[in-house]
Amino acid sequence: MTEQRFDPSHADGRWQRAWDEARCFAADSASNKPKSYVLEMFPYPSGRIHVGHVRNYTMGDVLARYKRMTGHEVLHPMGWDAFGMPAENAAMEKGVHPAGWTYHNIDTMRGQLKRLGFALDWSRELATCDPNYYGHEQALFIDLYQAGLVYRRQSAVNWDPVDQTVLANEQVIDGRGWRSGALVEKRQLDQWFLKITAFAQELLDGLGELDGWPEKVRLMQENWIGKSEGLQFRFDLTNGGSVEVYTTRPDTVFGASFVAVAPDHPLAQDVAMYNCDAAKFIELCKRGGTTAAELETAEKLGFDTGIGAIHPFTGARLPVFIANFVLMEYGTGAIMAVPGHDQRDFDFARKYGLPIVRVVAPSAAEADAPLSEAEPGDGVLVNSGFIDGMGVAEAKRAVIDRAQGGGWGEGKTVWRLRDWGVSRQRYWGTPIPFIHCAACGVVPVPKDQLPVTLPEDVDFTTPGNPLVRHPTWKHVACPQCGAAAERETDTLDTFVNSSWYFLRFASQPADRPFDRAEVARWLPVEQYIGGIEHAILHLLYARFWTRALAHIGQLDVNEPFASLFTQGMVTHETYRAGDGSWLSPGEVRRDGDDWVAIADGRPVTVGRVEKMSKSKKNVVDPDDMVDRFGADAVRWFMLSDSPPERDLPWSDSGIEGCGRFVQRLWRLFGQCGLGGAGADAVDDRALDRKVHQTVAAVAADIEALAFNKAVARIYELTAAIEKAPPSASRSNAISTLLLLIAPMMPHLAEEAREHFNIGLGLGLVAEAAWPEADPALLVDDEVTIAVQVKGKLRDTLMAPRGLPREELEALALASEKVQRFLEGAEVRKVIVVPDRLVNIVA
RNA sequence: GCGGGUGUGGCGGAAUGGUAGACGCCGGGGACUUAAAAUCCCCUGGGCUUUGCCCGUGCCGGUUCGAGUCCGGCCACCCGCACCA
Repeated sequence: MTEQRFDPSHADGRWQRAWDEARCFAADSASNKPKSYVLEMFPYPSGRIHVGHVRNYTMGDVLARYKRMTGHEVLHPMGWDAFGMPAENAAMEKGVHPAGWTYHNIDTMRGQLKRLGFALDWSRELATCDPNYYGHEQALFIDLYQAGLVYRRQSAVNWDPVDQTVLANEQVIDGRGWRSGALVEKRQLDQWFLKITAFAQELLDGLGELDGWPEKVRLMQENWIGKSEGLQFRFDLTNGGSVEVYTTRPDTVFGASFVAVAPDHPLAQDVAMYNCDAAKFIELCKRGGTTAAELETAEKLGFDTGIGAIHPFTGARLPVFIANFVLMEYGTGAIMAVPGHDQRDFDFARKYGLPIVRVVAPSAAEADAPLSEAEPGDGVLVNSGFIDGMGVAEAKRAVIDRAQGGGWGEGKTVWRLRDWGVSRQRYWGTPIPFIHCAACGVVPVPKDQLPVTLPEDVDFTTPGNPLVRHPTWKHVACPQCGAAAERETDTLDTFVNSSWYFLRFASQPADRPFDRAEVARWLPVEQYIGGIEHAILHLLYARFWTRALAHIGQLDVNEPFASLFTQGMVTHETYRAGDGSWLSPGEVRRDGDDWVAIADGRPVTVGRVEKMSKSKKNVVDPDDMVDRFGADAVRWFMLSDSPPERDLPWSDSGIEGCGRFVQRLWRLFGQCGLGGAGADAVDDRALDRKVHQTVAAVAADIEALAFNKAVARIYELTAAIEKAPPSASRSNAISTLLLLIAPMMPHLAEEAREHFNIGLGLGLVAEAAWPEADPALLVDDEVTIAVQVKGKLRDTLMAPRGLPREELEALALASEKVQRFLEGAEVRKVIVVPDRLVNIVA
């Protein structure tokens, strides 16, 4: 007897096991089918899966399953970005080992993902904290070192003197360590760097070919790389020295009215040696805040050094200032200031009474038009000697040519992008595979001695890097001379781990990081899906590693991700009790129009819909939702309503509606056999059309990742089938519908196929093909024509498709409503859009 | 400040320059039931003098037979970068 309800608690696990046993989702690199690599950003194993993960992986899963149904060999893997600070924090706070904590979390989260029925190739699962992964990473790091793309130099770091550790910029809050609260010091340490700047131009150019990436992300990366072209040149100084400045506007050189150097510029430091007012000013600059708000309101401040700089063309003596708005980190740390055409210079000149000269004007006739603010735009050069009358671009070239000819300057490209510092003074990361020998210097660990594994017996009870104070780990013999030497105790930035994991997913030989030919069969990733928060760092680093590995001959692709999709967040209402404390969705209930706390019945304030966060307690646990509604309802909710790039507000009523729809489909699938034979077995052409139109539209929507639209079309088709009388067409429609929902609600599809014996062949729905849409059925015989009078809709009428213009016009003019609105006026013009609309202009 | 994005019912949102509000949620009414749940049916942008008409896609203007959509100018909110010479 037929059950009335679909029972996910029974069905979900059954089908997940069936897919496992059939090895449905194992990717075959040797397959002749067209390949499709669908990848979602792998999670950090923080403890439990978040609803945001579920949304991300559901989108990828629908695409992966759809690709399989359309005849592709699909690689859809999953792994763990498993190194990082939270594991060490847990070790310090709870006394657990980072490895134990991490692997426990991985077990939990893997279980959660499996409950959602994702079509993942678990045979390729990897964790970056596994020596089988990071050992290969060490090999790649050594390869890059030998290619000259890795180097060491001294660099300033944020040092927390209490925790005895280096902090990332994000971990310094108001100058204090985020954990210890201690004042952070700047320390110079020997650090490892990857030479990403060597690829700056390539990484910039490559963006132009990434049509599958959001424009927003490409722009963010472009700005991050920050290319600017200009002139670096030398001012001779009245004290006998000189100062190098950099400008992107060499055309405005005749408008320079002063020179400014950064407070930490050597020239400023020199002046401070003998001038204590200068020293005081430099101190003042250092004290300035660095927050966004402070910078925005910060006043331009300067200190006149009394030194003069000689203008290279006019010979004029320009004052040299120390200025708080000049940065040592960019260009040469010194500028020529042109107040007429740079707003900062303008503000500064106003304050200190310096000349403001116009050297670019809309036309030569406006050479002396007054300036009320800096004019950074294009125009024609004026008041500028030999470049008068030139355009900006032409003048730039002319000035650079003169400077180079005179030997006092050269055209130069400056980048905002810096080399990537990858040293971390921490335990839970990839050990940097180098040995420091007093005699031989820095020596790479021989590859046959890889992996350099982390010691397991480590102590987190005292601050600092446990690798440094481990009794034996760092003591080794030098691979070159055999003398006593020490291992490098820094580990690699975790972004290195995620810079090549997509290669290891594609190919996993035991003896090397990946097989070049096998990787070539899968890459680039056809569709990469993840959060916008990785728009710059992760995605730029992964692009860099790919190019670097291609550069040293290990790879055949330059860009790892052909298409990128950044999905929105999952949000939820927030709830606050009267005392201001946050309440979780499970702690409140609706009481009429109000909300009250379940515990004590007191009123609750409903706050904004915000990103789910533990601190505001507006989180829902995916496991609870799977328990209550089953995996398919949760998956369906993740795809419904909001466009995938926008935020998705989680709501109880929303997920309940999805649960209802699952049951509604179940009941409909139960009707598949009705009317399939006998007297009722007639065709229903209208329904056939609806089915084929939906097949084509849903396919297009999935390929465009417009899941919300695909969902809406499936609702429409469901309603149309429900309303249709029994017929062979209706039974076919139901079995087609089962295939359409299969990528989204795979458990329901399998269970219904088996339970109601819906004829799709004998195999699993997971192995079924996507239905074909018959082009002949994609258009209707009869169309609705909108009839407008002077652009306003007055009537609609049905007409056969393809009716000639004249006939449509006649039909429209015959309409009683049209005649009423024309009120006998003369028809001046009739616009006919065949099969759509007639507009009568009177 | 610079760059980018978004503004459509009570809510999430649909709509190749051609019937604005598909589809879902909420809400209302009804059927079934002893009752409830479940399910099914109907209504659901605003207004009016309600056989029907008028207004309506952030605001102002423009192009067009026709504008949510294109153009110009504003406003609001969101995101990114930020004294980058």
